Order: sequence, then C-alpha cells, then structure tokens
Amino acid sequence: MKIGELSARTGVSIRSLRYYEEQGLLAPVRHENGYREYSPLAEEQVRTIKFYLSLGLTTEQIAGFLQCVLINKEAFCNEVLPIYEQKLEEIDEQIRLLQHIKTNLQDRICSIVEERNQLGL
Amino acid sequence: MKIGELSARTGVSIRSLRYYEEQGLLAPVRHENGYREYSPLAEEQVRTIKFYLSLGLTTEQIAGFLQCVLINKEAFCNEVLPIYEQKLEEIDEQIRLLQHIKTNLQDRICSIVEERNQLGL
DNA sequence: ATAAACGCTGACATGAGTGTGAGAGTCAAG
DNA sequence: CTTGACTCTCACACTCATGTCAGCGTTTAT
Repeated sequence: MKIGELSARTGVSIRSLRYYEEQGLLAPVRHENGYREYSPLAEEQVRTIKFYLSLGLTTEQIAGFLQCVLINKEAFCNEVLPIYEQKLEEIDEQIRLLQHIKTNLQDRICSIVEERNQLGL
Repeated sequence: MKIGELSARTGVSIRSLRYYEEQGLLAPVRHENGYREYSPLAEEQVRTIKFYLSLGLTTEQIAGFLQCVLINKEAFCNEVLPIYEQKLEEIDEQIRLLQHIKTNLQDRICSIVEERNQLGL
C-alpha cells in the first residue's frame, strides 16, 4: 500500500504520515523508485498512533513504547503506565489552571454586570 | 523611569516590556539618546496588562480596550464584556477537551492495572 | 579614563504537529 | 507520447509570548 492509500484509509494526511516516520513511529519499506510501501498492519498502527496523540502524548513518548504495544498487550509494556500517570498529572494541572482563570473571568464579568446595573443601564 | 526600573518594579522582563510596546500596549517617550522614559503611571499599566494576560487574553485583544480601561472603569468599556465572554467559552471548550482526555487516560490506566491483577502480578 | 552596568535594535529559538509550495521524478491510462 | 495523478525531498510558515545572543552605543562610578 502506498502513502496515498494509507492516508485515505486512516484519515491522516500524507504530511503527517511522513512526519510520523521521521519521528520513528512508522518504518515503511522503500521501492526501488523511492516510494514508500506500507504493510496492511500499518493501518492499525496509524490508528494506534492517532489514539495516543489524541491523549496528548508526544510522538517522542509514543515512540518509547509503540513497538512494545504493537507486539504485546499494553499491560505488558512497563513504559506505558508511568507516561500515562505523568500525562494525567499534567492534564490535572492544566485543568486547575483553566478553572482558576475561569473563576477570575467570571468574577470580572459579574463585576461589570453588577456595576452596570447599579448605574441603571 | 527607565526600562530596567520598570522591569524591576513590575517583575516583567525587559524583553516583554519592549514587546508590549511593539504590540501597542505601552507608549513610553524617548530621550534624545533613544532610551525609553516611562511615566509613573506605566507601573500600574503594566500590572493591568499582566492581569489581562493571566486571563489568557492576547496582546491584540488587550490592545483593543486597554486605553479605555485605563481611563474609565472596566464597566464603561463595551469592548471588554464580549471578549470576556468569548474567552470564557474558549476556556470551557478547553476544559471539556481536557476532561475528555482525562477520562480516556483513566480508562487506559484502569485497564492496565486490572489486566495485571488478573495475571496475578 | 576606564570599566561595569545599562540601554538600543535586530534576529533567531522555543513547542509540536501540520499546511503548503517548489521542483522533480514516476507511473498509468488514453 | 502525452497528460494527469502520484510520489519524492526540502524547507518555510504557523501560534505567541518570552528567552537569549550579538553588536554596539550610553551612562555612571571608580
């Protein structure tokens, strides 16, 4: 399967597929003409990459355990759990920060609305 | 007051003060030697900018109402409320997304832990 | 007078994945 | 044989506030 077909099957742009390869996440063989040839397994592999990216993991993190995960079950890959837990902490931290900002924003909005009401607008 | 002093008073780096000026948020006068001279009011102005940035507003958005806010009360500046509300929506959207990712992460973690337990590890 | 401390401009780097375009080679159908 | 659809590599752009460095001028204190 060539890159265009893999792109169409997975919904991942050709640009991104080449980027994943650059980051060590995909390793298609090459034809004599230089074209990439992907095995049928690559389709599932790309979906797996897509999923991990959607969890906010970086390509570098994914590269750290992808081979293991593709071969074994996730639970067997000791690299995965710490990364998940670290990411979870980061997410919590981001949520906390956003909640804090949200509170401040709501305070400001309330102040404005109240002040306008008091002025009888 | 020169830029170093303003930086020290506000805790905002010299680099950032020059950036704020570039973005139209500050307008110090210049000495003959090219040095920036800030009025004492600039200190409060920088704190105001800092606060709006901490709410996640961009310098462009801040520039849209900063002059008004510095002269009048926030409630008088009609540009402010829509920006606050728009930002609030963005924040909510980001929080939703992060919550969604968090849920997925927790599911993955649970799966791994359970699977390992079943294997008696 | 000299050195340290301060100021100036301009410009590149950051993060991280993706879009986009140029310039060129390859392949298949007409 | 030509045309169009694919593919290749290389490289810049993007977001946006900030860090950082180079190269140079100015002020201040010794």
